[in-house]
Amino acid sequence: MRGMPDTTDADGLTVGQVSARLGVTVRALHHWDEIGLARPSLRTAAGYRLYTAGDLERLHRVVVYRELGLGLDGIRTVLDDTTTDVLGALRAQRTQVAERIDRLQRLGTGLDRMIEAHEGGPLLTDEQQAAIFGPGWDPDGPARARRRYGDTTQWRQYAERSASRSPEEWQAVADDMAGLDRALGEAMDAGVLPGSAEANRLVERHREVFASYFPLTRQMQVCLGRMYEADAGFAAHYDGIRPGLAMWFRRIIDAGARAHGIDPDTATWDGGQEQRR
Amino acid sequence: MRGMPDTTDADGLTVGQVSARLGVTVRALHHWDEIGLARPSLRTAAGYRLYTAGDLERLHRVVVYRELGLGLDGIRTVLDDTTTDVLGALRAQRTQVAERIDRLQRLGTGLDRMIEAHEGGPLLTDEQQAAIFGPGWDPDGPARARRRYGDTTQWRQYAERSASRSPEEWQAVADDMAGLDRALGEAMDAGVLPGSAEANRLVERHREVFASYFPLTRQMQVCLGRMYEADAGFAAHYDGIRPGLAMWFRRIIDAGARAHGIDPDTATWDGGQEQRR
DNA sequence: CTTGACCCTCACGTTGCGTGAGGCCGGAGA
DNA sequence: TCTCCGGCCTCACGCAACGTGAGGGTCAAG
Repeated sequence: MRGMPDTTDADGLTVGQVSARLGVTVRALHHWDEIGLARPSLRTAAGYRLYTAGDLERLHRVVVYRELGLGLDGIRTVLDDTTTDVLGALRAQRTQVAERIDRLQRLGTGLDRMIEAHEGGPLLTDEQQAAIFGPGWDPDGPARARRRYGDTTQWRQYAERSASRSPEEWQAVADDMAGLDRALGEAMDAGVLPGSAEANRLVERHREVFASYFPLTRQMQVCLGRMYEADAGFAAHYDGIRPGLAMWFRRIIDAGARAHGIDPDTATWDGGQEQRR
Repeated sequence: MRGMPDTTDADGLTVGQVSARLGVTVRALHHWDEIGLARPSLRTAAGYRLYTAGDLERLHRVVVYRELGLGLDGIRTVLDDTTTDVLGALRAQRTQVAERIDRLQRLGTGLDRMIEAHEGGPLLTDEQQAAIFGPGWDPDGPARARRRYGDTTQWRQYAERSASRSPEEWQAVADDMAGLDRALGEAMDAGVLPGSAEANRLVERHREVFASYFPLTRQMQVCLGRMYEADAGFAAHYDGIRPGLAMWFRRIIDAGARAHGIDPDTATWDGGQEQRR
């Protein structure tokens, strides 16, 4: 044991040995040396860094504080400046860590909501989905929604908005949608005619409510109107409010579009969109 | 309302206006333009950037994904590459976030432990402290410890080690300390003499156990031995194990130091330490 | 003497902008 | 008309903590 060639009793360890012992990279040791945070007190004739036991102690302390997330400058003051309030620095770091955890957790729920929305998950209850996209929803609904709307930009935008909207806020949107349905029924009762100011107001209101899901151009709205009339599920929903409402709704949408210089007969879902090169 | 000079209907917003609307800095907009992530589709004759409604949509999407913590490269692929698996990217990001939260939480408990140690908090129970530093501990103990050891490097090192040691591990150390006490008593019973191999082994054992708290040089150990004999509290503790053990312990420490070429009569707490410039 | 594992010193790359420096543009007041 | 002020432009460096070669000595072993 005495004569064994053991490195533990050498008067210095090289970077590689220190690296292995402390679990830090050689480059980090170089870096800490460069910036004067922890330099070896010895060098061989060839210029090799040699870390003494004292150097190792300091390095160890650096590692500890680094694992606690302190910046190298902070570590330097904690180690060198004996007048520093270590406790204060630690507490400051602690609150910072708590804040970062908070931020990350909010970020996580945002991600969760967005993932759920992409999956067509429970963000929208069946009733909510029915209120928005029509009533043709079975338990298989989300999958149908994806089949209907596919992997379109609009579906993505809907999902993206989920990230920052809580279920309650989505409920509010659904309520708005229900309120619009009621208003449509009442307007039809009152004999509101396509193209009238009242009808156009309702069309704009529909566009605005829908904009909570994704930006809806007037051209897109025209296409939606068509679908409300043509699709059995949607037609059933609107005609369930008032018989004939689906057709009437399509007509006031068309008239509204015309009032904005759009020919509803040539309108397409992607019409008038800029290209992205 | 028609003739009002309103910017909302302009065919483009300048960087400042976009910045105000989206809550991002002008520099960020410049940056995203530079790297081609989100560039304005228009420029004025003077070279001012003008962001159209379509540009704003894209910018908004960028902001959303950025808030979710995606890198700009990731955002670019999500926005541009329609074949990208957005869900996959989101889920990957989610697990990453979860991991980061984990890391931060471990880091937080490390900080907590270290802060508690600095405060002399409940890391060590009164019994544990007594076992280590001697029995002179009242409820006021921690404060006394700080008065005794002050704001020394050693106390800091003890605190630093707390960061990575759980209470259970500290208990193990305390157990080792208690075991050492027993061994000392038995050795004294057996008539072990200072300077004997058995005595030196015990001295080394004491140094190693103590090294769990902070690095203990042999010189420091000599000083500790003195204190064990001189301090009423410590003396009472060791003499409580066996009458005369405090003095005997001091003697075997001195002899052990001498065996390593140290003169116990001239040993100081800071002796033989390298200087930090 | 050569080999292969280490070591050295530059020196640029990374991420997402912050922060000036130096200068042009555009609307309002003297 | 001149001037002023706020906003816009383009460089271009800085940052935090190293990662990652490039190009070249050193050291113990075969």
